[in-house]
Amino acid sequence: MSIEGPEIGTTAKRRRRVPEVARREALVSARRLLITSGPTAVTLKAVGDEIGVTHANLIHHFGSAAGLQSALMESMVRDLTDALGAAVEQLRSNPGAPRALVDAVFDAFDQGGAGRLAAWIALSGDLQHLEPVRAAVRDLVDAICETFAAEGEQTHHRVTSAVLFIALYAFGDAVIGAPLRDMLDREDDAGRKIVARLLPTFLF
Amino acid sequence: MSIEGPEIGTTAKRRRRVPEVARREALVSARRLLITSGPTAVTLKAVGDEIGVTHANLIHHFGSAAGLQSALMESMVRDLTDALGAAVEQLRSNPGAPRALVDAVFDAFDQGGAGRLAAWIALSGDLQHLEPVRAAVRDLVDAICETFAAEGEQTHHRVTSAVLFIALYAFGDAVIGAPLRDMLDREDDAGRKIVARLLPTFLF
DNA sequence: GACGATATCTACATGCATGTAAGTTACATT
DNA sequence: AATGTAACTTACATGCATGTAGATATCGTC
Repeated sequence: MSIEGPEIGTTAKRRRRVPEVARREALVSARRLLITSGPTAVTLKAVGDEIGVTHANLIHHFGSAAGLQSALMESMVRDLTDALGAAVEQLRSNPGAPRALVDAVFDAFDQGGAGRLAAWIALSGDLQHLEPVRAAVRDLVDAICETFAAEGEQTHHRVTSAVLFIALYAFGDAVIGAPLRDMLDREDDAGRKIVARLLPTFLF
Repeated sequence: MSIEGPEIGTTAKRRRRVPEVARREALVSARRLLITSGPTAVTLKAVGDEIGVTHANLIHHFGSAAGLQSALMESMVRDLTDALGAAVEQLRSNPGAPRALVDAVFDAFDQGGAGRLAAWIALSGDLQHLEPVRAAVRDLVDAICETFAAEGEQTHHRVTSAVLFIALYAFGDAVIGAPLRDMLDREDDAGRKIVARLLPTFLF
């Protein structure tokens, strides 16, 4: 079984994509590789093989291997900030549902791959790629502050504690949650339950 | 300024180490490289340069590059389990001091590099290296259960929740705590304070 | 249908991490 | 002091990831 084109030995017909499509396909593949096989698996050759282009073509589109990595980080960070924004909206429309907020953040870190991405960024030291997250985090803090507008100073402190709490926990759960829960014989959503139960202690 | 031997151009005198010393020096250097510069910085050449031997010599001692990595993981996992064991002892001798327990676990993940190590292991998929941690975690659970021996079934559930809570949080804090706290304008030990405050809600 | 822009490929070059083989030297033992 | 073990080095080989240059094919446009 061959993953190549229609025939082997004959010159397979080229598929010509507009640059945006080529970049998008490459980033989807790169993200899949990052999530399933780790950072070292995200090579020009591996990504190229997955989408049926050569590594030279990826350099043409992204400038360099580092360019592809940066684009991947940007793309995943954008998804994370979008997810946080959605969580904010969800909170505004339906406050007092901690589990929904928790699920939104946990899913972003877990399914979206943001957890593995953040770990990769932190380990490799490319912290500048996290900068766009700063604004998203501040928006999240502001939104929660508005929703639970009680006393001024104390509220901000409590809310930043809550955000720090849920973000760190969701990150940890996404990266090493599975093996840890296995060691403790705990169910898959044990972490989410704990966070959902404790979150109100920050906000009320 | 040269990091080489006494002179350049002349054959520097060789330093011959017993294998245990050579391995220990290499692992110390490898750990430093892992913590400061990330997993990709841990190469045979980089470690060799730091301790003044050739990369071939490291292969002689560890068998292969993968052997060095495994030994590094083993060494760091042992330190982590030791730290957890010490935390257990501390808890037995002085129960009711959550901040001390929290500090012990957080320091293990942060200063000891266990956080970055665990992230590396999780990202690269070498989960079998975490197996020795399983026993340490179970010991920790048992120790806490004995200390807070109330009703049977409920206690075990609460304690595993507490361990999951503190471990995931300490891990997250060690890996991405610094940039997150910076985004939120929070103090360095904000995470520890939060965990120390919430931990009693699991145990009492 | 011819043409131009460029997406894509082939072929080659380079650097690095790893691994191997064989020689060299330090140190303990005698 | 002679000797053997093995820690250590040098020299070479290999594979992979990245990068470059030039040729080729595809598609929109005229």
